[in-house]
Amino acid sequence: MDTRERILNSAKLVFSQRGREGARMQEIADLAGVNKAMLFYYFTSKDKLYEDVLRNIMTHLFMNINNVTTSAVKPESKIEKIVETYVDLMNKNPYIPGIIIAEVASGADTLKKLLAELKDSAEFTLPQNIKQIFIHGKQDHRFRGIDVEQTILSILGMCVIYFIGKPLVNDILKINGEDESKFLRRRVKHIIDLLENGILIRK
Amino acid sequence: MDTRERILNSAKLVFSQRGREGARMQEIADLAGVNKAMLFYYFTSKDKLYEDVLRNIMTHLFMNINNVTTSAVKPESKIEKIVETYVDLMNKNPYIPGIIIAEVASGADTLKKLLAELKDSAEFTLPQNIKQIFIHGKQDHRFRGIDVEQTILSILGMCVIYFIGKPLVNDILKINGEDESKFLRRRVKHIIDLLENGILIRK
DNA sequence: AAACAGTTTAACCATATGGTTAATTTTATT
DNA sequence: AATAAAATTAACCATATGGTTAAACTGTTT
Repeated sequence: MDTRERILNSAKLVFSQRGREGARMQEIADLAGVNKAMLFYYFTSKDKLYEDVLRNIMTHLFMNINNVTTSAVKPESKIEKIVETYVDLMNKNPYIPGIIIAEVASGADTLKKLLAELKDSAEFTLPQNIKQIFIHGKQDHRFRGIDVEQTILSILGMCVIYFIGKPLVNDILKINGEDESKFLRRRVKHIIDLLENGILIRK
Repeated sequence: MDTRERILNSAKLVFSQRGREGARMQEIADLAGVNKAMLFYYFTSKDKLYEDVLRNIMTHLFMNINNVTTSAVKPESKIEKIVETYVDLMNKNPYIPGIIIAEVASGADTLKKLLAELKDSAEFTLPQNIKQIFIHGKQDHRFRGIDVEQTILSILGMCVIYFIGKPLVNDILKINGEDESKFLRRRVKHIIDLLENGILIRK
């Protein structure tokens, strides 16, 4: 792996654990096994590095979920697939929630800037695509007359909460490494169950 | 209001917006309208101040929600009341989610320490109390055979997600000050609806 | 092999920040 | 009023940290 990429990966981790300000350039450099000056050589400043990390994450995130929404199956399955993909993505990239959450907590200025950039690009149809799933589901009389935006927010909340609270949840529920994948499978199943029995019309 | 209290309140705000490390003692002092040395006079160090802020928040939080769980009504109403109380609490104390989330994202060490303290105290029956609501609901054949822990996690996620994502959600959904309370009422209604039509046995 | 651009390093630098202190003002006590 | 204790202030201090720089190293082109 080349230097630039190693820095970016280390930065993801350190930013997610220490926060934007708590992160130390030296720690990122050490983790990447690189001289500190290299961070500035490739990324100019801490702020720019942070911005690049965020851009990298968001692009990754959008790409993954958009794949799902464009596959042609019935709305329930799409929603199920979104939940699965989302949880799986967080699980495989544990730094994602930390960074995004810290960013949003501090006003999300950088993220807003980024989204404004992406808005014009072709990829950025994600929110609309997800909305469409629900609208179609309602038209086809598969979903109840639920509030689409609220429901999306709820799904997001249910998917994300474990990863946000991970250290604490694991501490309280006593989940150790080996059990985690099992726990996550149970979590996905539960979210889908709770969700569907809430939004599906029963005949 | 006395100096100590003013510092604590300012600290809540600044910690929530800037994060534990991003927060500057000078900014807290300025916001409180107090000489910086007073922070050290009353709280010894930044770490101790942070710990006190966290303790203050957690106690506040537990007290409020425990009140609900001990009132004697049917389980559905209790859950409804918890959602309402929770959302209301976050709304009235907007610094709460920010601090807790940043704390948990960074490993939650301080919070774990605090919870261990509280564990021995009389107040700390909250998780058990909430669990009991669901267990009773299931025994009374009002609730389906849902996974209690997963459901609690889901409720938490749905309640908290708006406040976590607030700057972004407001930006995307274009909610301005006046509409917020209306939005939150809709949010509470939606959470309860989604939840109950998921967990209630239909006859 | 000389020249050149790209990459990496160690040693620095300026500054912001958590924290201290000694002196001063305010409040409570007798 | 005198005295002691608590509260407050301005001026400092030590250090950590983001950022710079000049020199050295590496690989490629001619």
